Amino acid sequence: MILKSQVEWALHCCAILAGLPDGRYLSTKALAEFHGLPKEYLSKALQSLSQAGLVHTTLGPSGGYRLAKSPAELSFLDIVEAVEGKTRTFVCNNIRANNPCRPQGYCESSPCAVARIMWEADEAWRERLRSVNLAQLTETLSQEIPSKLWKSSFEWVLDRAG
Amino acid sequence: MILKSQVEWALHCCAILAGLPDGRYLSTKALAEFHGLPKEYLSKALQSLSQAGLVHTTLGPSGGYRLAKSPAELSFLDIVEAVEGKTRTFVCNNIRANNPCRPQGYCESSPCAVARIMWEADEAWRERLRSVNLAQLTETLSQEIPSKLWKSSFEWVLDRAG
DNA sequence: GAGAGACTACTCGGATACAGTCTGTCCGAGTAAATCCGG
DNA sequence: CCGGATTTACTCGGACAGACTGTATCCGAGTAGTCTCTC
Repeated sequence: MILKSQVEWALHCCAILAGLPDGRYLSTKALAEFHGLPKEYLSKALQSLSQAGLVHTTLGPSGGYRLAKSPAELSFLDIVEAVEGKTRTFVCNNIRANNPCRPQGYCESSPCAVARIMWEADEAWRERLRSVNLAQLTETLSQEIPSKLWKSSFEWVLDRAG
Repeated sequence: MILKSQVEWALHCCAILAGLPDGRYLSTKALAEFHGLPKEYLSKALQSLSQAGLVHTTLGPSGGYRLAKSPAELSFLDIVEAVEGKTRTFVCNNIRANNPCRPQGYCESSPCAVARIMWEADEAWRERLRSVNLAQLTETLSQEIPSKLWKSSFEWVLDRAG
């Protein structure tokens, strides 16, 4: 059970978009070039973000993507779920129902205890992802990345933002 | 990102094995029949448990599986990791290294901030799974399952335990 | 009746097959800005 | 110089292919009980 690489891509792209000035858009091409990723396939991840309403898009030249909300309003969970889907990581097939000792027509009252525990763990994972937003990520990155690299990257992006 | 169904199977099988008297073994055939699962494929999940050292096995007739430790010493995480592997759910491909502004030979000091956050969430998930053991599951099940069904299932299993 | 050998039922591991998902590429349709052209 | 038509650059979506993983089945090797046969 490993998350798609698209999740990683989407997170990094959102981190870049979070630093974009208001009203500017950044194209798939620029994002792909910046991260060294295949443009065509990266666009799939960005489409997922678009369909989830996390980013806004414009067509035509100087078109591209920008965040649909402020960075503080976008959590890691939003992005992960946009790409990976909202379905729980554990699906219960209710195999207890196959118990040969089970009386005919017996109907379970509550969900399987095994599934409940797995779902609680799933929720703990999601809760952790919900607790981190893009503004916090940007804050952390700005502290970690050498200011020289930080600035030149910003300018690189700005040069290509329509 | 969805866990394999083998995880579900392994958990339910361990729950059954947890109720087995000391020194008795239960075969793959019995476990598969009890849960309505394909015997051959279920054996793959049980093999994973065996390789991880969670269960003990005997060959020959009246052979099969039993837990290698007491139910209280076996956590959900042990079982999930035995089947699903111990690798983290998020893998960092360090795409930040492709940044075109990055100076030649620049070497990152710490792991990517994005990856750190994803790994923390992964750890929260694992921690939750680590906090539940088989004894607790058995306790919950014994309360939820009608005592009639509970007893007849126990006898069904005992009939087939070598 | 006792011991050795054959038999049986089971686990284990490898080989194989199929389906579904992930990764990646390609192309056409639609859109908006930029450019070009005629007046 | 101005307005409309064309071109261009981009997003979007679908179609498609290859690799990998998950699901499932089958079979041979090895093991431990059980049975049988011989002395």
